[in-house]
Amino acid sequence: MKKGRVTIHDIAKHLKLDSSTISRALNDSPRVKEKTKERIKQVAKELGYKPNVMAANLRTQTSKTIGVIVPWISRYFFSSAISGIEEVAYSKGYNVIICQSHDEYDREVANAYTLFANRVEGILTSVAMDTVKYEHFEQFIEEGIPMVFFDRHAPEVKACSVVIDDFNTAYKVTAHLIKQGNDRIAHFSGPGNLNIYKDRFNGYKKALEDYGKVFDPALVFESRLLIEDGIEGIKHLLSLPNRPDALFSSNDLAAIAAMKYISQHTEFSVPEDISVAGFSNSPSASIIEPGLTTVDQSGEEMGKIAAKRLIDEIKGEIDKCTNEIITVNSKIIVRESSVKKVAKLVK
Amino acid sequence: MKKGRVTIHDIAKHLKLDSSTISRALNDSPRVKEKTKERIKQVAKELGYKPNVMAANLRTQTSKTIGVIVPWISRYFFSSAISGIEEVAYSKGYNVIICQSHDEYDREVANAYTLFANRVEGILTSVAMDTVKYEHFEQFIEEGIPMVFFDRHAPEVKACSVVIDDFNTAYKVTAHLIKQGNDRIAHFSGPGNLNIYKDRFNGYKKALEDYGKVFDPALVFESRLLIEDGIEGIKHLLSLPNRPDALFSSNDLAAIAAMKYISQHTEFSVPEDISVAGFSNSPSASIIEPGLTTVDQSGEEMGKIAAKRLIDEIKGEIDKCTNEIITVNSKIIVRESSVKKVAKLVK
DNA sequence: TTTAAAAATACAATCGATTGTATATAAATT
DNA sequence: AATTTATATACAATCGATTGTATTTTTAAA
Repeated sequence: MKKGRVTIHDIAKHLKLDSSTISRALNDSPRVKEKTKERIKQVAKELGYKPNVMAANLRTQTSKTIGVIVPWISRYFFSSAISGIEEVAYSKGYNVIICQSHDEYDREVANAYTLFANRVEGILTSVAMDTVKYEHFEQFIEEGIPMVFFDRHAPEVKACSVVIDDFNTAYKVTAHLIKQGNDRIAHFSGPGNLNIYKDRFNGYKKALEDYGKVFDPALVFESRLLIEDGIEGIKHLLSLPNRPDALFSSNDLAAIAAMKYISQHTEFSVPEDISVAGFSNSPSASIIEPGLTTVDQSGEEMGKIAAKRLIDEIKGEIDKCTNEIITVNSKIIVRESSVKKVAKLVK
Repeated sequence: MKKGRVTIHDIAKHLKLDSSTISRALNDSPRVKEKTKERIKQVAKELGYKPNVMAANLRTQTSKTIGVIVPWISRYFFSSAISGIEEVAYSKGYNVIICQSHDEYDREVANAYTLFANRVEGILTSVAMDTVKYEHFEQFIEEGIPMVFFDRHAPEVKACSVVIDDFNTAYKVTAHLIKQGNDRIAHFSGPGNLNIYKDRFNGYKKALEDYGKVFDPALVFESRLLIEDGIEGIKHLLSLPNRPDALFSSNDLAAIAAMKYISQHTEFSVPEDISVAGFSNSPSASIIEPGLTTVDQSGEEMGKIAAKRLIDEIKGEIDKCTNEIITVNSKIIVRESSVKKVAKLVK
């Protein structure tokens, strides 16, 4: 920072007033005469005064900053969530500090430390795939700093979560695949320590049971759901003696990777030989041919809701919640990747 | 912020030492005995001391924070640039505050104000489409706060820019389209106040001239390059009495929208009837069928380079540059959307 | 005009660290 | 033991704002 930046003291000296009066004037306190206020604001403008929020924050014991930790900023779901968060935060006068964990536990811990040192007033997080311990989050709870999880939540931590109904949504997607006449539905699952993947898996399994299909563990492929995982997963599944006729992937990335692999390296076609459904409605889902059936999970909306909730908690307008789960609507978007020819439909 | 948070004074009281000693011990100053340091660090840990960087920053007149303003966080190019920025910044101990301008001038001004008030030590920006005045940036330059533009730069401002060679890259893309046998190449251009679009347009025009093709202004469609612009643009171009046989779009978004429109609402096919090329290599470019020929412009790399540069300027290791332009390599990625059947190729 | 009440402004402490200077303690030198 | 020198720690100001209390000025009431 450059020295010589103008402060309220400079304005005070200039007008032979006290800095406290300047401060009050600039904050429109009724304790300063209207006329004086005008003079002060005038001089402030002339001198090019810009408030130093750090100083104010130190004094008022606030930071007007919320911290966000996401696995990857450049994943569409997260960047749109951040967009929503930023939107709400700025409209309420909060800054946003963003960190990415790269889905690694160690980085998440370091991020949490940084945010704490910066005295963020609240934290929004979608936890890393690697995370199985949660002490780095506990410190916020202990200090009374509100936390809100979104999407990937950690029920062990006493904070509320904004999620979609993963279980039921997965159930519906699976049911849809079954209704299209599929019998052997495979599933790409994510790391089991993350609830959303567990829930999606359970919804998938329940649907199979309810519709009288056999659940075959061999058809479940667990991975980190990256592109290479999608490729490896579909390769594996297609090499099975009794290959699946449908695939429900826990994210779009892996689903699309699988579809690309199928069309480029096999003779099968989607959806005729293998129906595919993903999760998240990433932009690519509508671009790939055939269009990918998926679940619309608005990152922007979830981000907004989570940020609103967090700020309410910060302001004390809502009690800090303990394990409450806020469910955001999600809906299945059916595209061509899962719609078999009418003839094959189950009546 | 909660009261009762432990400070160096609490540690001092606890050990009957002065807070200055605590401060020095925690910063590993040689002025404190090794043994005392150990005791202090021990007690700090026991009491759960966490430094308050705001207080430290106020005293040291730094903020260890850099500000970023991008049009849209959720655009892949920008989110990956942010990812690169964040990467470099954190490794050098800087926090990143992110704002989005939504491509609106007013928001960009408000963002700049916020960042200034937060005493960021430097600014990274890709300017909004609407921006034609630059005073809100000048304030940083005047105060000696380094700025670095990336991608969308403002040459009027005395700061350096990290860009790709838009002119030459556009030239090469156009040349590629010409070599594929196209005669009438249309162009989707962005707002003329943004240099990158001007440069791309000029590169396109120059290539036409060099290869002896007529430049027809009717084939240039200027817009904000959103999805709806892509649709409107291609509709317009195809309705022309003498329709184009190729399209070079200044971004992928509009190019893909056009391709989708062509395949869904016309009888033309890409690339046979109309070759298409985009710009930026967004993830969707590799997913759409046929694959979109485009320019790989690594957001992550540009972000990293810009952040590195900015931090060097902050540290005074490099002079604040005035209008220097750092060109990052970019390369054309040729996919099927621009490759006509061999028979049509120009020899 | 005097006095009480209200309004406007000044004083001074504070937030939590950092840092130059001063002092106390320990070690080294004669 | 006395004195110098080095080491360790304490004191106090500071960063730029905010805010409770005190004081001054103005206005209204008696």
